[in-house]
Amino acid sequence: MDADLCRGARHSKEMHERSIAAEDFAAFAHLPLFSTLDADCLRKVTAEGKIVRYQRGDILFGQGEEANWLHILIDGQVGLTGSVSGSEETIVAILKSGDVFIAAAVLTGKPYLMGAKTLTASRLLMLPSGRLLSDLRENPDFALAMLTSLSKNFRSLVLEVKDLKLKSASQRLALYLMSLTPKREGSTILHLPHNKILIAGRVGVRPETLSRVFLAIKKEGVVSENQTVAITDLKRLADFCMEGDEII
Amino acid sequence: MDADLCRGARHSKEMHERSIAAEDFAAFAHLPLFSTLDADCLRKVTAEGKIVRYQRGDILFGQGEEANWLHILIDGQVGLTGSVSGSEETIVAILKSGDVFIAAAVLTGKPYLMGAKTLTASRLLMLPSGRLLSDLRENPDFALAMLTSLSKNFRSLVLEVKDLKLKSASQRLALYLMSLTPKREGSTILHLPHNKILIAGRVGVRPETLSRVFLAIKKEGVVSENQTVAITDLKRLADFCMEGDEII
DNA sequence: TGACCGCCTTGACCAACATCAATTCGCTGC
DNA sequence: GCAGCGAATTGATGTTGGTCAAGGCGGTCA
Repeated sequence: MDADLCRGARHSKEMHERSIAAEDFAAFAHLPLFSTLDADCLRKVTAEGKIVRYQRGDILFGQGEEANWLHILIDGQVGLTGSVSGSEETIVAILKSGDVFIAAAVLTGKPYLMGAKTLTASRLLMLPSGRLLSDLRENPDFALAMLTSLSKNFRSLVLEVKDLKLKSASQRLALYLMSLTPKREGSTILHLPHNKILIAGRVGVRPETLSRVFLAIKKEGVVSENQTVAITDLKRLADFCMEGDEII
Repeated sequence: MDADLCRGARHSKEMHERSIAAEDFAAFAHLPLFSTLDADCLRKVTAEGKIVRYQRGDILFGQGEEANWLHILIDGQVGLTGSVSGSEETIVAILKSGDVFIAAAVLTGKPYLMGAKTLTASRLLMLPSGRLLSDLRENPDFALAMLTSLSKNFRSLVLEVKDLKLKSASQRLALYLMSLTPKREGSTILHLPHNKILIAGRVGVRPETLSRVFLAIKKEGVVSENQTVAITDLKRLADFCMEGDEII
């Protein structure tokens, strides 16, 4: 389905990993998972963590592998992919700075249900699963932050299930485009952050269908050219994909 | 989509709610969420909870309402439904004894993304959201149990997203049937726990399509008559719906 | 007993999206 | 400049599952 996600060099030469230095804290202390923790707690929780840099296209881990590290994306973009029969692959989520991922696998001690690959050069903080449970037990604030993070991810996934079951491809594309801008009325011009093969995976259609869907939503005021998309009336587009009574 | 889930008497006369008595603890102390807690911790955490009994078909809450109570299903069955345009409705999950639900809404303080309705007479333990955060902070074991519970639910949802995107209706029905039995080889006879309208919603198809899909998977060794289904070769059915390399 | 009702099935048809194939465009390396 | 490659589009066609309509079947209730 997605050639770009199927390839990717494992352990590329440029991958760079090291333990945490004092100046690193500034890079992640403000992330949602850590912003409620005091400095002492933060230091304890990340004591055995490491900072890893990846190049674009590197594979972080594959579906089915053992979950040994909790991943926190500091900067860059990471795609989570699920597959069922080896070749068939789909994009479950595209992550952005601050996102925590595969917490569920680490906490349940089960293998990853998804694989992960960088979409751009990325920097990650990784915490070893071995001491995560005891850290959570000893730092209630950390446990609460994890619960909050997991809850938010859970709700995103619920929305995705509902959209997949109840919405058309055009509506899902419109939702995706709306997710790229905070604006909810007026017009806007935005730049697609990924290539269209990737976006097709995210929206849940084939690339060919995405092309046609981009044509179809012209009549909803969406003009696209290459990587640039102009939306003439955000409110109208919201009506089109939310159909009235949405809860975000 | 599902007449049975759209109706339902709110606050039926038979609904019965009361605070927790000593003899109640036996009913829920062994549930996964509580089994790791000591008696003292369990008493504190459930101090302001209540036990509620519902009849079949009662609506527990509607999508979009404020999340004031964490729900734990002690016995019975509850269906979670999502809707996007008022009429269109889909079943996101069917819950069983011991399941915790809408934890994510309670923890993030946001409105429910799904509605809930009993499928059979049910008994629930409900904990007020007001003191949940402080209870979690003061009882690390409880916080960990919540994290575990939420993680398991999260992983089920990931599987559902993957199945919806990558599998056919027949494969999803086969997966659903396999979820009704712990056996993984040989043959078995099982009794459908819900009516077919509900199962159709769960599988993600219309009732008419479910009928046809039941016909279609006869060639995979699934013979159905009314509420009874015979599977002649579970391994073969597993091959059919997993296509090789599944991770459960 | 018969009317009614909800569940379930079946048939005919239709819409949405996938698939297969061909072509264009822009980029990269030689 | 041009060969080669992948991204993106477009057309023709196929498949899946939804929609609409009709009818059977098994309950319940008067």
